[in-house]
Amino acid sequence: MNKNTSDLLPLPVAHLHILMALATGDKHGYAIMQEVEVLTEGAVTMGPGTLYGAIKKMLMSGLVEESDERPDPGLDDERRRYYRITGLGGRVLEAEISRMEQLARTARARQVIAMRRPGA
Amino acid sequence: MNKNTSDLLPLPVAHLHILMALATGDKHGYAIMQEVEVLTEGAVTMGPGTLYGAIKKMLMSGLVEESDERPDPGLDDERRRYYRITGLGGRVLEAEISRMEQLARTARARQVIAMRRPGA
DNA sequence: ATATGTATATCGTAAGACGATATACTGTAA
DNA sequence: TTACAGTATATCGTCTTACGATATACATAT
Repeated sequence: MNKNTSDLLPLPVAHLHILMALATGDKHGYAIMQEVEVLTEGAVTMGPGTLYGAIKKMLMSGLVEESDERPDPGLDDERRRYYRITGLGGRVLEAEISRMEQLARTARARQVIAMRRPGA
Repeated sequence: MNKNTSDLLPLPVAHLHILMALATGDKHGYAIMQEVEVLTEGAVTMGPGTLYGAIKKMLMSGLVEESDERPDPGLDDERRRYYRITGLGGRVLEAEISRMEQLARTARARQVIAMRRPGA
């Protein structure tokens, strides 16, 4: 009853952004929101409505799990809930990136042909 | 009141697939469905429910337009309705591809770092 | 004749996106 | 010390998107 990676593809954009934010290390919700803004260079601003709904589903589908470890116990906020990317999450992220790259390659090839179309 | 390209991003996957199918030339709905299956190598099967709903919205947002030209008047089916990618549609397609490529690059960089994480 | 394929279209449901809103703690500076 | 900005999690309602099911009807081949 192991989950199939391709069952979860294509990944909702919010899920992809969250997995990317967690790929460099465990983070709590608020930090994920900020990280998404940074890694999309301000193009995507993820609000709490999107984030916490997405996390709830990602916990259920096993893409992320809650972590008990507190990265820095000295300066910490007890309200924080930390999340970690799972093995499945990593494989799904990898598969989703591949899917996008493949799509981009195909689209690029078609764009070139379209540009050469007479009268366009 | 000209439409801004980035207003329509990120593009719904169905819209992207349709724009890609039309990039190589005008097509009618049924042909688009078949083309999507081909260009995703069978990974995506777009049913009529997805297609015609998407086309309706894409006509409204100006990504595609209906074409009166019948590519091959000899062997033709009168029921067919042909669609053509617009200038805006082309620019949005280009922008969406760039967005995916950028995202894939960022994600690849993060994946490498994640793989190097000790104990992972 | 009848079955398969072509072709367009709508309906209803489920899932996803997201702003608005709520609550409450932390840190800082007037 | 109080008031404000920032941090942090969470839910609600609504809109959009995704998509299977279903319907209709013409074309083609057996």
